[in-house]
Amino acid sequence: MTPYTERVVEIIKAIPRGRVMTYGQVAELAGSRRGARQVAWILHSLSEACGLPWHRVVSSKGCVAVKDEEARYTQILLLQNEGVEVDEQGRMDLHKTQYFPSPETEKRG
DNA sequence: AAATTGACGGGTG
DNA sequence: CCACCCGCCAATT
Repeated sequence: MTPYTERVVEIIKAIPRGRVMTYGQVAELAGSRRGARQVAWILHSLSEACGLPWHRVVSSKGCVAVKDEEARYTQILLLQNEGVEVDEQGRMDLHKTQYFPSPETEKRG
């Protein structure tokens, strides 16, 4: 587990229920503005993802990005259970659901 | 060190 | 709105 990965994990863990963040947003807060794909790679790689609200991370287009149909539906259901309006294609309104953490919040952890 | 992987982002037609 | 392409960067092999 590298420091960068730990940053990403901490940021994702700080996403409140019923809200989402984009990969790019997480990457930027973790210190890499163009590191959206790295965040995706980390989420894919992390088997310890159990315990992480990984389902609260979506693409910038406002849709679920997971490829595996099973995991994809799981993410959609988890979000719906938190009150997020997601359609069958995994699309939602980022204007309603996107979470913008306070600078102090991410600093303290 | 080079190639590969990956759940991205933004622009274009 | 949708399909497609290219650039981006870290971890893994």
